[in-house]
Amino acid sequence: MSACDTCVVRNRAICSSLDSEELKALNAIGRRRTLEPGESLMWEGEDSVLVANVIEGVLKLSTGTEDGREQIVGVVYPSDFIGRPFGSTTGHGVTALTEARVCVFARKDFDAFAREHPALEHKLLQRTLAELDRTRRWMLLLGRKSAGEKVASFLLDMSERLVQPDCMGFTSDGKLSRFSLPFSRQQVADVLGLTIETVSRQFTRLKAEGMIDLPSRREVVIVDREALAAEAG
Amino acid sequence: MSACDTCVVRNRAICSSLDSEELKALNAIGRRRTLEPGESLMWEGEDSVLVANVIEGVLKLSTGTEDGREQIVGVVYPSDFIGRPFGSTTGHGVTALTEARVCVFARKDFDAFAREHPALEHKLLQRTLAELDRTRRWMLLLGRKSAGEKVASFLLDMSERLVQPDCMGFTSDGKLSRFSLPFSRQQVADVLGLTIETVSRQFTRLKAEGMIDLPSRREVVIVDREALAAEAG
DNA sequence: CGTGACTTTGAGCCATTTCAACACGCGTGG
DNA sequence: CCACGCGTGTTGAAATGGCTCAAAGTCACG
Repeated sequence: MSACDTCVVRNRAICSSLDSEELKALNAIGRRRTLEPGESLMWEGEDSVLVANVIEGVLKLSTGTEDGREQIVGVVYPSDFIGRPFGSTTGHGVTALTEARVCVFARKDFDAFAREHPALEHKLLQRTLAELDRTRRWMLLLGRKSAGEKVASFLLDMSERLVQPDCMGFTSDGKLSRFSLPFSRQQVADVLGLTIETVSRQFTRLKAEGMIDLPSRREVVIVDREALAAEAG
Repeated sequence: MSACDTCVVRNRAICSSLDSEELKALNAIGRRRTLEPGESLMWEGEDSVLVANVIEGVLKLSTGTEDGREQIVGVVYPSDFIGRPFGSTTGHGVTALTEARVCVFARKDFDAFAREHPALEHKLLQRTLAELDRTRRWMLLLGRKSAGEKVASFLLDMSERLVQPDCMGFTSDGKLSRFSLPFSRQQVADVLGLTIETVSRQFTRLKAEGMIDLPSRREVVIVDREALAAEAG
């Protein structure tokens, strides 16, 4: 019995395209790994040596300028795929935000396996297309939205993406009304292209205006989703 | 003899994965179309009914907010692929910036054809991964760069991407030192997340500082590439 | 409890936007 | 052939949103 058989993301990750025989072969070239919060799996500009599936946890994808400014260019959740198959270099760093478990493959092994399994490549293509759509939508936020709109949009996005497949406490349409942010204020700023101070001020303003509540530093309660959506522009 | 046999992007577009028999089949489900500058091929939010290959010309991909702010989320050139295969809706509008020729397919037909031709899907995956990398790099610009850095980065990007496979007048490393922008000032602003006035001021500043020259509204000459690269941050 | 990292709050400043006027180029028609 | 008008781009002055710098507050952890 391979590790895949008990994998919690087995039916959602790209692996779901494989039958048990193929899964066994994939399992043979991969290995599990856990990451502590803040630990990186790959670095920007590095040779693309690894790819992986996220089993558990939240990770950020980030790039930066030489003088230290950082931009988070993506956030990945369980069942998401990370790394750059069929390419020579990694365009962004990958760092765990929470404790995380991933299923890692040497890129070369994965590439070879994928080329022999069109159904796997098809899943990967679907995922990549969806991620590209999502990324492009985020560009509208970065380029054209005000700080208030950015923060409101961010909170709504989080309330949709932090839903665990098996978790309680979300509204009928699958959106959380209360959640714990996997980001520090600085990281929120790095997602939104703002400074930490501006993010903090917007949080307190949204709270003061009754749209959200902030029981603790990382906890967020969406009190008035409609108003927050209006604020998001 | 099918239209594909004389296609100028035949060897660079995703079609290059097909043999002549397959190409004939693909040709049977596609048709050519020309677009005037400003003409749209698809609209944001619309059902995904078409996909296409760009044969000639430059097109923009753009999204906007309800209140009319616009963000250009991508620019496509000859041999690039457009549209959203395997998905129900189009996330962004596609509009010709120059006169353009495209090779259009009904999405359903294309999807079916692609699923039967793994080599084609593989090419599409490679392209999509590369586009995602590029898009993520652009997020750093949108989120973290100043107006001066944005404009300088933009000009350098243009000097690399406007190179025609068969054109003269580029430096040894395949970068143009003189080119004609396919964008109006407003469109440059929409790519960079700035206002038209800020773009104009940065253009004149870069010219005043001797990094570029502007022989006419659309023409750009890169005089000091090194200084421009430093300016790009 | 004390220490250090993270967050909030405040005050002033500056880059970019906003609003407004003007310039340029180009096609049209008198 | 020139005057006119219109779309596009430039320039200026003022307003402002978000940033910078600085200080105080909060929380987790020893």
